[in-house]
This record gives sequence, C-alpha cells and structure tokens, in this order.
Amino acid sequence: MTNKVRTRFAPSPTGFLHVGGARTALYSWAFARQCKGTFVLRVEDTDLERSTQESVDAILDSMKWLGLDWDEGPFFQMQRLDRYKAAADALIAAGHAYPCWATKEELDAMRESQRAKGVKPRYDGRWRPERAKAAGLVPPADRAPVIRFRTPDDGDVGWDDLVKGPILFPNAELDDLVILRADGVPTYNFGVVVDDLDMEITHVIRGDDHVNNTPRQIHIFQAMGKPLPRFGHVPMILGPDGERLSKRHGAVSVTQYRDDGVLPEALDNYLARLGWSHGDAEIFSMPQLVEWFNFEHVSRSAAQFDPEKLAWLNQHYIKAASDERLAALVAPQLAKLGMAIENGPPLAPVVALLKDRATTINHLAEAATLFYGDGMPEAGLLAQHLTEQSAPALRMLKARFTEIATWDKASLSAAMKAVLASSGLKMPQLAMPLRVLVLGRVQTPSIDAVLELLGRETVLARLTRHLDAD
RNA sequence: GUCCCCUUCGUCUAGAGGCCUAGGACAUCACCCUUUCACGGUGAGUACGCGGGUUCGAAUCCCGCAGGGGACGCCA
Repeated sequence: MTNKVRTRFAPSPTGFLHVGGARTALYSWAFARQCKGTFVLRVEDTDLERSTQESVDAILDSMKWLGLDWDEGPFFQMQRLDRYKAAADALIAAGHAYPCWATKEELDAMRESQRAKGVKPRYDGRWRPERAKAAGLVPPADRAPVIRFRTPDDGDVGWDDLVKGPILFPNAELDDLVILRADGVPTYNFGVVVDDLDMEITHVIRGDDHVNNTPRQIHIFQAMGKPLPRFGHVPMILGPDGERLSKRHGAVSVTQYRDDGVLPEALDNYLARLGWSHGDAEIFSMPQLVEWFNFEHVSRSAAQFDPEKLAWLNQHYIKAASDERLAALVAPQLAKLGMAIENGPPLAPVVALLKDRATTINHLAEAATLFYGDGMPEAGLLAQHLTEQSAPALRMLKARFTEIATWDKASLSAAMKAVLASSGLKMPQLAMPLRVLVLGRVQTPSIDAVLELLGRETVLARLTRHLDAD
C-alpha cells in the first residue's frame, strides 16, 4: 500500500523523557495508529558530549510504560554516518553545499559584531566557493572543513503546518548552516532530513521549538530533490507557574511520575487532553484517543501543566483499577515503608477499602499502613479519647465483640449500636475513641469495615492493652 | 536587536458570523449525604488582552497595538 502514513518520534538521549516529549510522542503515535500506519523510533544521538546510554534506556522504558509501542527502530544516528556523508557529498556535487574553514573564534567575532550592529547574527557566506575565490581565501591544509548548506538568497519558504496553519519565512532570514561537522557527524538539521527521507516519514510531528528549523530543512529536502513530508508542530508544555518546564518544577520526567505512583493510563489521558480536546471528553482510553485524535483540535499555544488535574485523573483511574492490580503496585511501596504484609490482612481487600481516597499509588500505600502497623496511639491522643465517659462504653463494646458469632461488618455495627443504646452516647462519641484505641488515629475509613479486616484477635488485643481494668 | 508563532474563566479547553445573557472539566466556595477522613450529589462565582474596522449581527473575519513564547550554535 502506497501513501501509507509513517510518523516518528526522535528524541535525543540527553536526559529523561519529559512530559512535553511524551505528549509529542503520544500524538505522533496516536496518529500513526489511527491511520493504520507505522510509528518509527529514532534516537538522535549526534551530540556526543551529552548523549548517554542511561538516557536511551530511560526514554525507551518511559515509552513502554506509557504504552507507546513502535513498529520500527530504535535507529541510532551514530550508526548511520556513512549515509550522511554520502548525502552531503551528493549535495556538494550538485552545488548545494560547500566546505567551510571558518574557525570558531572567527565566527564568534562575526556574530558579536553583527549583534552590536543590531542585526540578526548569521553566517556571512565567506566560504561560498565563488566568494572565497574572489577574496583569495586559501583552504588551510592542517584541518578538515565543515560542510555548509547553501541556502537560497531570495524568495520565501513556507509550508502548511498541521497544527499552526500556513507559515512563511523569507529566505533572507536564513544563513548557510553547517550540515556536517569536520569529524563527519551530521548536525541536527541535516540528520533529521536524511533520516526522515530514508525512513520515508510522511508526517513530521515534533515540538514547537522546531518551527524555526523547518525552513532550513525544507531547503535541504528540496536540494535533495525529494518531496516534503507534512509538518505538525505541537506547542510546548509550561510549568504550573507558566515558566518553561525545568527540574525546579519537581516532576518533569515520565519516570518521576511513575515513581510517584501515577498510573500510566492517567498520565496518557492527562497529557493527551492537555493541548488537545474532543468536545467535552475529559476521561478517555488510549483506543479512544486513537479513534478521536486529529490535528485540528491540537491547541496552537503552550499549555500549563496542572498537577491537580492529573491527580484527579489518577484518582479516577485508581478507583477504576482492579484490587489485584493495585495490591501488586502497593506491595513494594509498603515494603519500602517497612511494613510486613504477612502481619496483617490480605492486601486486596485493604486497597479496595482505601482506594476511594487515594490520588496516587504511593498515597494508597501510606494509607494501607493503617493495617500493618501496631496501631499504638500517642499518649496525648489516647488521653483525649479514653475518658470517663467513653471507657465504660468501650468495655461494654469489647465484651460484645468477644461474643460476636460471625466477625463481619454487620455484626460489628450491630454491637456498636447496642452499646450506643445502652450508654446513651452518639456514634462519634464511641467511634472516635474506638479508632484511637485500635488504630492509633482518628481518621480511618468506616470503622466497622476496618475492624472486620483487622480481625477479631487483633482488635480484642488492642482494646485489652488500653482497657486494663479487666 | 531581528525573524517566527501564540492570546476565551486561576488552569486545560468548547466555540469555525446569529444556537453564546460564552458550554464542559480541574481547582475554589456553599449546601446535602455521613461514624471521622474521604467518595458521591447539588449549586455558586470567575473568561472572549486592547483599539479600530467589515457586517443587520463578531469570541468567531480584517488591520493595528500590547503582552507572552520560541528561534537566531560545528545543541537537538
């Protein structure tokens, strides 16, 4: 089948996958899936200084965790140097590129003086063959040149952006960019074009910050005599304060959210909805995203990341998750908190009881410690609740608990109501001290449900240790 | 400085000339439910950056302005 849609995600492995990149990947992926096309993963590792294997691993892990599966790759640019060399040679042969021996110092000085004059800093084309010749420049024999692309001097470049609509640049704004370094490693703008061509990418979906690179890339596509892919530039994600996302904002990486106890479907849903919409739909699955996604509804402006809304979505997905799945996620967290699950009730019913009030898996684990600690109240709290008024009622209650035939919620509730009737107390006057004696705290889920899970033996033992009069 | 892009409630957005006295969601507040904390339910407040046009009619089209962002690297 021809004209098949092929999209790609092309991160550079210089750090973790951050939420902005993840969202771009998500859109690119969703579009490919919707079109029954191909989603390619390419690692742009030409920045030798900053690229690391850890980053590659982290990015791949994050994508898998988010459910963004790729059909081809990962390809690595550093393994394709021959291709870039060949492509550059072809451009030189066709007169679209030329060697340049300008030194770093020379270029810095040039830019500085341009800035001083208030003009846009740009390479002046001094090594363009005809100008170098006219100026009598001689190529130094002791070092290799970089290769520069010869940008057209006049006219405009433009394209119809999938999300932003028509964009036009005057060529006069552009300069002759370096496409190949002296060591043969391609620069970003060149590697991208050669790869997108070789990988037959039909839709280039990428961050907003690349709009300015697109005219340069279009020139290279054209110089190579190839048709253009479609371009779609999705805006960036800003921190909650409206500033560009940085470490200072706390969680910015996908792995960080995972470690903080966010469910992948919640992050997918949040990211998809941040900067894209489908009517009033707020909660939707990946299959729905694949079905509904379109570029017309991708926002054209940057969006602020809202942790509160993510928390709300996460809570929703936690409530929807099965108890078994949650138990499996909570178990390691509990262990980290020093809790031994063997010493308490099974985890599944525990998370079932607690999941309505948790916004993250980590919070859920913290809440679950209720069942695995010793439940010992602080002296002050105990004194406040074990009073002359409550003590007799608690003793009556303990006696009734001892006699319960079937240890379940209904029986426990019945026992408490019987004590209320004979003591004249109101429910909170009994339930709060009971919580303190058995659990060491005043805030717990419904007390009868908690006691049922805790088990008769534990409950009676904990009551006994405070009601020593017996 | 130059170029490019953007601009609806605090936040994410719906809105493609009359359906808009601008809808939804998060957050906020109030009330209800209630055995505490939550969950849940009901309700409230809050927005078309500014100025000019075009039109019978503009959040929607045009032009300015302002503000914000991005880019200007042998980083991607």
